[in-house]
Amino acid sequence: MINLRATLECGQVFHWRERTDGAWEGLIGEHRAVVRDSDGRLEVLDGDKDTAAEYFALDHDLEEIYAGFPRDATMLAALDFCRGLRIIRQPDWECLATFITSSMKQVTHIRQMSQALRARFGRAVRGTDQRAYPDAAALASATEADLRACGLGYRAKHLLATARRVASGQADLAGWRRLDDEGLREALCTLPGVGRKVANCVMLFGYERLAAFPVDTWVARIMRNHYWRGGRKPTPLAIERRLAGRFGPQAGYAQQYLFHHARMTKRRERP
DNA sequence: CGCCAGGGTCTCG
DNA sequence: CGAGACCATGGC
Repeated sequence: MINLRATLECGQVFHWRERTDGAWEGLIGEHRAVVRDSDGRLEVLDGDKDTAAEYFALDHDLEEIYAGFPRDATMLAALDFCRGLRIIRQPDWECLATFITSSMKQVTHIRQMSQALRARFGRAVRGTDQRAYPDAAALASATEADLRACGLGYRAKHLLATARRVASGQADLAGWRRLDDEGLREALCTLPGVGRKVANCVMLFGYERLAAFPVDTWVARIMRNHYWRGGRKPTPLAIERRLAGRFGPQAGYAQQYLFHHARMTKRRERP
């Protein structure tokens, strides 16, 4: 089972587009893919089926994951809204670079910056006008002005510095897969432009660390409105520890459902 | 026009 | 450790 729209529009990935016939066209790494949601089944219209099944994490047992969710009203409403949303397996560098550019940006802006970087620095892919996300070497050889021209603003410096570390091998993203969650977070946080929130996003979306719990402004608001009794406004770290502890080993899934539901139903409730 | 957006970094108590 | 200033950009 999969809810393809929710999966592709929930703010974990930014380069898929819906065609007029309802299918979704995008790239998995450097490979073109066209997929469709036919009654909750993933239908692969173009591209390798196994690659798509891996990317969309069809092996995640959603019912087991849902069974681990707390059964409060907020979580149940999010589950009802997002059922079938899957945390996908993104290429690590693509995920890291994208979320370095995400700070203080809306989802639509992240999509714009990502598209600009692909158009300017990405490799062409056969059979589509979409371009692959530029690898670390391609961005490492750019100038800060080049990146600013893609709308990155002050994030250009961070992305450039991190691209150089990855391209030089000083940061070994593939090797870091052997680290445990704490070690991986610590390693990611050594990179320019990566703090705890971005690190958690990269862990969740790029390293399949389903316990990672990113706390952004939306999640903080949900926390204040629904999960925090008394006291003063908690720090992001306090929120993460409280909710990640409550939601258990697959807290990242719960977080993404809460995030997407809140964002899609905004303006109904505010502090 | 003012506010806010999937924040990070640096400085100062 | 915790709070505040600063950083760019675009949509509403």
